[in-house]
Amino acid sequence: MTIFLDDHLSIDWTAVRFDNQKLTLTRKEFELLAMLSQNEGETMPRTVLLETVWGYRIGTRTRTLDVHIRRLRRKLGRFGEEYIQTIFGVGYRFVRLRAARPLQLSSPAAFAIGA
Amino acid sequence: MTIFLDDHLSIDWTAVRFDNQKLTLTRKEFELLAMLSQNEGETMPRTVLLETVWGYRIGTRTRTLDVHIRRLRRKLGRFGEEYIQTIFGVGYRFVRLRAARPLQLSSPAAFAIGA
DNA sequence: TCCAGGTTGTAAAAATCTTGTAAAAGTCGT
DNA sequence: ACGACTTTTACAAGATTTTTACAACCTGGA
Repeated sequence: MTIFLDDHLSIDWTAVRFDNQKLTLTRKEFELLAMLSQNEGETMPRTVLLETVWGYRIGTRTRTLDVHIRRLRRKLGRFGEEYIQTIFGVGYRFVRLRAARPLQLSSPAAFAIGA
Repeated sequence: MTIFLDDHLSIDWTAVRFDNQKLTLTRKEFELLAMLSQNEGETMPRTVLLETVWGYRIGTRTRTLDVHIRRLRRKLGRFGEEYIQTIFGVGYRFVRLRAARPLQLSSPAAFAIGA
């Protein structure tokens, strides 16, 4: 994932809004959540997440993805488990609950997330 | 940031007013604070600050930015840490506390004279 | 159904990376 | 050379990320 910065604009991980509340995310947490929410409704295989967010190759033995998922779920609040579902043996899937817009990445100029 | 000096004008960094008190800043401190306060509310990446204030290119290994931030914070007084926030892994962000106007740089002459 | 073997959850430790800080060293103008 | 300012150095403190170790949990086949 690439993040483009304008000379006078900057990303502030601290300022992500989610479901009407501010989320204080770390960089990796942000990238992971972005990855998931941008593919809302789709199951993202562990291999893909590890590849895109961490650059890990298939076969790498690590539990860091699980740990990050856990921290994200906690930060998402009471419905963390529902927002980020576990697809056993495959990966994770982000779903929108109610009418909440998952991640407000709004102004394109502020920061563009490249696939 | 570039500061233009007229032959007949001398800038007196001593005369910067901040939050109802006079600040005695050095040139670099002033430029850094100006940079930050002019982008109030935005996170200014270290790379940008180092580029604009120091002319350093990305990758330069230096701690001079941190040192200047520290001195600024001290001079800003009791709330230095709150005025200049650290955005971990990115840079710094200046925020206005209460109704205080951070730095009056508006009209070019405004800060030229120590009055 | 129940078990075995792989998969995921989790807390806590360890490792890594970033920022804070004091003090020394270097620079520049007068 | 002196004084004021700036930068570097070297380490401390802090934040984030990864690993470890084990518990809990699926799921397919006996």
